[in-house]
Amino acid sequence: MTTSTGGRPRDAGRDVAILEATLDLLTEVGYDDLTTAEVARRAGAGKATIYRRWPSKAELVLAAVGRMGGDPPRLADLPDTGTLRGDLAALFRPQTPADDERSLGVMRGLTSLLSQSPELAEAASNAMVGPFVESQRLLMQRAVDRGEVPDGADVATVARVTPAMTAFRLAVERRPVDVDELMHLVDVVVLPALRVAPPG
Amino acid sequence: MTTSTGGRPRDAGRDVAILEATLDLLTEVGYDDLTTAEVARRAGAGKATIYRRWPSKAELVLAAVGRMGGDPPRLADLPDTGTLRGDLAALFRPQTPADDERSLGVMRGLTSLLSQSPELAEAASNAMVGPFVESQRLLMQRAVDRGEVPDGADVATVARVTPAMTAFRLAVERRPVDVDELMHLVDVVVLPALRVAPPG
DNA sequence: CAGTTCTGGTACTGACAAGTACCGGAACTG
DNA sequence: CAGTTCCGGTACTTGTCAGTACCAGAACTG
Repeated sequence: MTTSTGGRPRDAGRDVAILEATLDLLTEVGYDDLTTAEVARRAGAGKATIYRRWPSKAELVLAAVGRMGGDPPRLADLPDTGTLRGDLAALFRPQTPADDERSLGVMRGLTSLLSQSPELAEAASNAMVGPFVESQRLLMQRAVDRGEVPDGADVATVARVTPAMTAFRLAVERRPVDVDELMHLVDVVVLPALRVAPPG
Repeated sequence: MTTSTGGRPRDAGRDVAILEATLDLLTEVGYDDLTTAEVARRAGAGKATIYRRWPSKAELVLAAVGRMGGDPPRLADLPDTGTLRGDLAALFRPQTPADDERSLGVMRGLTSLLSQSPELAEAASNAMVGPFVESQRLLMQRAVDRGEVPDGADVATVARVTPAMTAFRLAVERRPVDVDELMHLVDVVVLPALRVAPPG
């Protein structure tokens, strides 16, 4: 329990560089082909520096993925266009192309990670899909509160539809998903399920 | 082009034994941890016998998975209860527990296969998810034809919802899916999307 | 019979990568 | 100063496993 006192202090900045390099590499080659040697090279670090912080490759990737999720979404930060359809359209529009590219690549890379253990799969799923579901849940609940969506709608279930189908597309079929397809899904499945009149 | 004539003929029965063993092992340990040595041991075969038929582990697993799909579903073979909801309920009820266990296990095992190449991913997806989607599409189209579902419904899109969410649950979240949950999804999402009045 | 290709089984090669062990040097404590 | 723990970098150990090479025997052709 005695935190050793002497010696050179650990540079927290190296953690960031290593995790960033891990995430980049994960998007490019996937978990299986990610090597700690390459992570070290890109981070400008030694392998010892990595293994001093994380006991295994799995823990390293887990930490890197965990960083992605960030804070849970808050309603105040979400789009507010006046209609649920508009809110969802705004939600699907990627903030920056880089963000979009990264989450797509990470999802692809995670496919191989999923096979390692349920524990890793859960963490990955939570980090990637969880915030997306929660954002939709908040938007839908607000639509219920303002009367756009009839009360009693099963928001929790419907909020899972597009994230699940997106994850399926990326992880299983391995095809990209574009915003038009997502909006088609919203018009054909999500809004009818919530008993919202279709547009046009 | 000259098919050599002499020599001991190849025993087609070994193909079956090897592919069965491959499928079994795939459900148990997944693609990454599947070794050709263990496949050979379970099939009571030599590794040479495997590699004489399939040039690589990937091709072997691909052949094993391809066997699963079988013939495309035909409307005459699908349940016909009089209502779309009843048909879907009958579709979800597994024919035999063994079938159910196997497809669940294979989906789990395939998670790691998906990361290998888009080609393998596509084959796996087609074999596993394709028939499920097609069955639902046929049932929904029949419901349209008999007037239970309004014309103009986007059957092709809605038919993908539960297969995608099932695959997502199995492959990404790695949790089992039970029939009650699927029927809840039918009542809350699928039927409303098709403009069918909810039961009760 | 001889010649060929199959069979299960074992042993081997070759490549790859996780994790460990050091190195010389840097940054801290006391 | 001495002592400790960090740093990047390199070399090494260790284990795994796909794929190959053989073997001795079996099943065929002619």
